[in-house]
Amino acid sequence: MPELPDVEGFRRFYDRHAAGKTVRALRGDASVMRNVTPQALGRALAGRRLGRARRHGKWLVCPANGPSLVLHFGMGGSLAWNPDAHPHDRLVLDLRPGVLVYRDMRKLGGIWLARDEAAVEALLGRLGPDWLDVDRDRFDKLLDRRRGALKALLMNQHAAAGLGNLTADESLWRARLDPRREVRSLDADERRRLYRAIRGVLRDSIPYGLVPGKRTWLTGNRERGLCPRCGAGLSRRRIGGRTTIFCPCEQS
DNA sequence: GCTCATGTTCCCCT
DNA sequence: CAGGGGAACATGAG
Repeated sequence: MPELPDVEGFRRFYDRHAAGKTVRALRGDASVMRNVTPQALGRALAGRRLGRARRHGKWLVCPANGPSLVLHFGMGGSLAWNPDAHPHDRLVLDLRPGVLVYRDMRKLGGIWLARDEAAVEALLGRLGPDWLDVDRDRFDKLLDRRRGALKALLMNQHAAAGLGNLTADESLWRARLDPRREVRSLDADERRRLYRAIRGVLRDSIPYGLVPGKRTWLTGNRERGLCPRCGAGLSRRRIGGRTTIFCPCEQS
């Protein structure tokens, strides 16, 4: 699941349950640790008090009074509080009273340890601005410098961070723009529509802490394959290595 | 057995 | 250097 709205949900979940608590011990799966062993992570975090998390794009940074735990959720990662043990538990933080668990079945996500703020910057520094921080002026500058297909730009985390396959498709559908359109070919009205659509999709998703997949949304109709607005059969194409859904009638 | 899955990175082309 | 295409990573579900 994890795109910007999902990770925003994880951030709130983390702050509700873990922030302010002290790490007593931890147990981790070495195969999802990207720059640290479970033992070294334990040594770095044990006894430290967790602060509030912050999100940049699809990344969650969890400061621990010096070092930070950095989480990425891949395609299916999630957080849980005091759950029953599960085979896909990759990190179990004992925060007595309570246990925070990071789960990731496919192991496409990962866990990093950043020794200090400079190390966080080194990890996330190449990402573009978080989409929530992209104002209209920045959006125009983003488009001015890019070529290629619209969908690819929205998915490119180095351009701006946080949109994924679902939120990109939903935004293009709201804006009634063909995902294959050249970025440079947009006129002023199309740019305005796209910007408003992206903001709207994020604004409407964030309260849920996920992309809600309502029936009035494109992404709530992937299975049925019909456009929620006009009823036409949806098209399915491979763009930028991902399946892209769009309405052939309205998005052209 | 097959295809597909809300992500990122790396490699090879153009 | 920018962008596109594909493979790889790992583990399912249908």
